[in-house]
Amino acid sequence: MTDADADAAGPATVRSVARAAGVSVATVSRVMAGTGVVSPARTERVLAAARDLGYRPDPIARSLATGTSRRVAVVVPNLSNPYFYDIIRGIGRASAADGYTMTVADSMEDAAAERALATDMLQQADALVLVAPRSDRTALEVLQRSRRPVLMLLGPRSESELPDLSVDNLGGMTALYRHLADIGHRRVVYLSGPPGAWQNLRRLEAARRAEGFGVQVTVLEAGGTIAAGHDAADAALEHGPTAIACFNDLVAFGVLHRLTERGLGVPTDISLTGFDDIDFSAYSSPALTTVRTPRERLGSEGWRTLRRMIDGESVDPAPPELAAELVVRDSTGPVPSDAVQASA
Amino acid sequence: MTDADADAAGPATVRSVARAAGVSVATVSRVMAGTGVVSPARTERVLAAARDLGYRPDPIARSLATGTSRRVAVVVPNLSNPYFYDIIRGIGRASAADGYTMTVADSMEDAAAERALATDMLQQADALVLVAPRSDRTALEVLQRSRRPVLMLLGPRSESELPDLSVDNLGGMTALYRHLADIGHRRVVYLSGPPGAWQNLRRLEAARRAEGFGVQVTVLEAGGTIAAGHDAADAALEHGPTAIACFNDLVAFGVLHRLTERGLGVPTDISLTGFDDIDFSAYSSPALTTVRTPRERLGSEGWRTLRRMIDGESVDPAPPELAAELVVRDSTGPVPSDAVQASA
DNA sequence: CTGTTAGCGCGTTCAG
DNA sequence: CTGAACGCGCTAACAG
Repeated sequence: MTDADADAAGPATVRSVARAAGVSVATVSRVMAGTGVVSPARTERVLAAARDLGYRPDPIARSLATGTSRRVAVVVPNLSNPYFYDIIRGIGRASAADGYTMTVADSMEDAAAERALATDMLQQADALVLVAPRSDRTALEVLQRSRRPVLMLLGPRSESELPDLSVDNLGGMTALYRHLADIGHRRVVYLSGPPGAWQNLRRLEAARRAEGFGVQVTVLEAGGTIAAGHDAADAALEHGPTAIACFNDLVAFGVLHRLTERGLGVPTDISLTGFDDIDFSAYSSPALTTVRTPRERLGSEGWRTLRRMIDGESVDPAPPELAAELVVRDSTGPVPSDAVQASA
Repeated sequence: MTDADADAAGPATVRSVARAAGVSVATVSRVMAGTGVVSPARTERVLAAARDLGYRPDPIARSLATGTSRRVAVVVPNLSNPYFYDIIRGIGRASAADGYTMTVADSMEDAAAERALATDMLQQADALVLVAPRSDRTALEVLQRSRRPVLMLLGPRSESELPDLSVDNLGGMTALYRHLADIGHRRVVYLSGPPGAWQNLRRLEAARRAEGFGVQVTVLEAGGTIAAGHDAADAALEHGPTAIACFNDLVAFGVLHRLTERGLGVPTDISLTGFDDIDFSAYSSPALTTVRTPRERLGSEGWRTLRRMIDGESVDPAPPELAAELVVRDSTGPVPSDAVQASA
């Protein structure tokens, strides 16, 4: 009768609950896990004892015993971009609804770190989501041989056998160029994304298409952050473009900042476009013309397919790309009549 | 001699490595964990075998054996606010440097969910960070009784015994009101934050101080998101303020949007302030006058004190608040001469 | 339906 | 220094 276990020596265990309820540990396990069948009477006794002792099954021990953790690991290249956060949120909420816990790690745009994190975390989770991987094909192939499900979001698609959910980068970027062409632009600079970003490849392809309808695209290296955009703006200007297209909205903000510093008006002197349509793009000055892609949905949909993989069902390794939608706002406008901004 | 374990039956274990190296499992454990002393020769043999077999100690099993997971859990109220993820990034990077893994969960502004998540995650981590808790005192006290270290960031401070690192909300908000007073404002509406946000309490206190220097502050409920700001703007206007002060930058963006919709100019018709100085606040139109607080540093500093708690050292439960700095940009200006915007 | 028992993979005494 | 043996807390056969 000595319920000394109550709060005396550490947390309650299956054993202490079993003793208190006068049943075996197996019965306690069965009741708590909802597995197997236990008589109503005993079920009640166990539940009562568990409640009294404040018992909660230890997930670690459970993991060791079952070999599953009900945890999903997520690796993102950059925790500073709201775009990725929306995706994470999507995964987090969808997986939480299924009783899964999410672990997030930031590879800081470093392919090597990404690879290390991926293997590390995969060891402690049932599955892994690689968001916008920066790793090359071979590194990705290693992951593919893991026993555990791995899903990529915004990855290389056909470049790998890993299931990869993505958005229509090519279509979105092409729409942007066409919009630019429609309002008279012929010379545009494209500020390309961080090294290793597979997204960038598809967006780059759009440049060739653009030439098809008369838009000359000069590609310059930039990156994926506000700072990168700010730093690349001057170089972009030297090519005398009438519009600057950016890898993403963050870069566009950086460019916008630099342009303003130099006293250039957008879109009066030069037009500017982003990509992603993060929340803030509607509030910048001017509001950004960009391409909207379903962020949170990418996460939740991703979780759903990952869930199927966990459950051993087969999934399409290259599901249809999610649609990208052109959003025209105020940062793009007709070409100014005196449009010859030669190198400063 | 049958090294069938190589890649045949699942991952290598201490046992398979021990066999391959011709030593006992204890020796393998000692070498891998870097604990105890093992002869150089054997150490080498073990390392070689481990490499050959691609052995990596199972963190789950290790956790069960040691009772520690080298994992830190983080609960935030809202994964949509860049402010919070800057903090998360700070925690993530600092803890990763110490070999810890971070698990993040979003309570979605729900105090009950927050409490559940906190206890859940604390069970699978060595320590917990509660960012901007929405729970009340009593719920917080429960957590305090946990055997594991719990740290609050932006919490109630003196209201609880839990260590709580915060920023100088009172000082920051007061500086904002004083700036407004300096440029002639006398009637301002304060759009207060989400229910349960302790931060809000201190910011509210500043209103009383503001009255000390002639600024009349009307408090209205809003929330912590862009949408909340957008929805509260009309009500705010009905009080005929010459300036609207917002709980945070997100709310300010929402208000800004609504103001623009109604054709009101900022700051020509009305002034607007935020709080937090998230990255985007410098890029809005107009750029936001706000208060900057050290976000990532809050996270990294928080991790450092949590780390001390994990190591059993004692920490100051109420460390000095981190400084908040007034950032005057373009959303605040002198009161227009015809400043009598009576209820629409 | 229920209890007993043998692991899950590792750390850790405790003798040698 | 090294190895054998036990235990972390739980689940999963396997008998009853």
